[in-house]
Amino acid sequence: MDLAAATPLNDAQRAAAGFGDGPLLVVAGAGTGKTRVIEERAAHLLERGVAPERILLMTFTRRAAAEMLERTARRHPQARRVDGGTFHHVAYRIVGRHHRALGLARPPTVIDPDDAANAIAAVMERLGLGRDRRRRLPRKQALQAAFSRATNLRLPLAEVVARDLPEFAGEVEALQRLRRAWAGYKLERGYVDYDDVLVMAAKVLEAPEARDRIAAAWSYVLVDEYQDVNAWQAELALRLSAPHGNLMVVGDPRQSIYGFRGARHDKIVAFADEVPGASVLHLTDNYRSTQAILDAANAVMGLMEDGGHARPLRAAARPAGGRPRLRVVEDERAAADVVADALQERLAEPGALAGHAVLVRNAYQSVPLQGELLRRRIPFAVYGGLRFTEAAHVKDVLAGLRVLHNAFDELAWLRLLQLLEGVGETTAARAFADFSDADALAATGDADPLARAVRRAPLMAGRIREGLVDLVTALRDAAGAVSGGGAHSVAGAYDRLLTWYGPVLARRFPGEGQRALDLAFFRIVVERYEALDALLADLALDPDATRQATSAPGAESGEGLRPLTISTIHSAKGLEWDHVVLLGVDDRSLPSPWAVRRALATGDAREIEEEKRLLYVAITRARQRLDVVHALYGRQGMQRLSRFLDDPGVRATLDVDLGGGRGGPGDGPAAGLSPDELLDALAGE
DNA sequence: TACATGAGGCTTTTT
DNA sequence: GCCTCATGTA
Repeated sequence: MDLAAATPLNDAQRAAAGFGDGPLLVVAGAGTGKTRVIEERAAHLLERGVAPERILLMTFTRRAAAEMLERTARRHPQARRVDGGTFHHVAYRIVGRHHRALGLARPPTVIDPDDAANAIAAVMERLGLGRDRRRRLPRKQALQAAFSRATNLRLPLAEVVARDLPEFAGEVEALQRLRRAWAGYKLERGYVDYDDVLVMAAKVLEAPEARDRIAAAWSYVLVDEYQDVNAWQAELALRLSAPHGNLMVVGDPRQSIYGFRGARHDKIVAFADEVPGASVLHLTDNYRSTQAILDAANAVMGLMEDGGHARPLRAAARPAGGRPRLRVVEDERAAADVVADALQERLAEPGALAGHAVLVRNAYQSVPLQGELLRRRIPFAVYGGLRFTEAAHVKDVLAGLRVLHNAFDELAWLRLLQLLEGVGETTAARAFADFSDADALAATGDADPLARAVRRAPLMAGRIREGLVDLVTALRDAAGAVSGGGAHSVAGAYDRLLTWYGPVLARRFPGEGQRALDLAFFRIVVERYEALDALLADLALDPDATRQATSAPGAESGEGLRPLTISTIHSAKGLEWDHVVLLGVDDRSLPSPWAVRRALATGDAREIEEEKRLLYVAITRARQRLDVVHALYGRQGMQRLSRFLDDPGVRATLDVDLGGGRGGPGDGPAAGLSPDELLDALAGE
């Protein structure tokens, strides 16, 4: 970012930023400053006197939107008031505000895929689909994923099942029934999952009059990362800009890496055809990386099916630089050591650590490195993979907060009740049915299920009474703290819930101290909120606000060092570092076995293409230096280097180091392997 | 009947 | 780590 800010705009960028009104597509390769073009465009509009609230900026992560606005605000303080956020946030705002048009009594509660899967399991049970031994249905997450895919791709469920769950093709009818019942379950209880948010927003915007009324709030719509929109998101952007046509979308089809969740990278290709009067601009000058890094990226681009037509990236600002280095080491431990050694050497330089990122295909591939960094007290922050708020213990406490927010939140209640000793699914369901029984509530005048639970708990059958009383007492106290209002009310409620949860935690996860520390850490997040609904909405729609930050900054070698970044390649999209290390680029990870299997089985190589793009994204994150560290042995034995890196054209852009240096401290069976053997391994024998 | 517990299987990527 | 399934227990 620093560099981009220092470089004057080139002609193409200036043309894009200052482009007149009307639909505009900017096709911008990696590192060509496309984000900067959007910032510039926003600044331009503000200079023309457009009110900031009338500009709508949509991206995929809130962090990206916030950073863009923050940088723009340095030139134009008003930029902070530009409206924007993720597609899901914008969609949820529309749904929340217009819930009555959808026949909903109140703004819905957002549930995450994990809750959605649990709800599906509950509905399955209710339909009697779970009990039948003869008919086996997919597991709940697989069901949730299939339903979600069908929605995002706008495909009939049968097609998704045929493709993703072929062994259940005979059960399509039951699955359709289940999907319908599940939709009913959500509507009844006022839940929406991530997909529903987009679908409902589209529904609200369907009628032209309503659409124009809602869209009138903005005069300009700016969209980043357009290559990753799915059909619903593209529609959202188009509908919100329909009245004025001032829609600017920016993206790079070669960085489309979210096909698995319905991204349609053909949408960006088709934009000019689908949107009447759209102009198209191309950016190819790269301001981020050295030419040596771009050579590798271009070589990977050459592997793509349409690679021949692509314009190669040119370094417009950096010197040639050194070639990316491919380093082969014995195993994952050795890889972790090599990376940690290199980082340790730079600890003394202020800020150097934060200029590094380690990128992986799968979140678990960074685990050995995390262990080594912890041991050496090198601070790091992890992005991607299991998010903090998805950990079981965090969800437990959050369930408590959710009940305070909405005492009718069945999923939250069930989760809490099942934490009690002697309470399983059945008892929990019965208890909630009792607490939330509408007739009983009306008869006794209890305001909500919590009030009724407080009265009922002491009367329950012996075995679970004690635990139940503890729980509802804690909830009641916490509810009292919240209703008291004030700066610390949410944190106060959280503390009360933690007091209750402590013993539960000890019983549920014996001997795991980290989880208690997590919850203490999480309080820092909670403290920032004065209102419970804001906290819960943020957590539901934007879990990355609380991504796990590990390796306590208090570690004494740390001294407030800004941490190294460890990230999945997906989560690294749009970001850049001086020095990037790619870990785990073996042929069983990139391309992923799923993509390979599908290509072999059906001849459909689209997912393989996406894996190439993923590697392209990873390489182009680096400004000055790129290292690839390949371990010869992984958890599944010997592993070849990724076929993409092994391609002669790509290999030629790399410096190959077969582990002549350190292989890892002391434990060097690497020394037992001859260079020839290593070569054979590299070439896949 | 409902819950607890342990073995075994599987695990991509994310809003 | 997480889910499912089978088996033992109140």
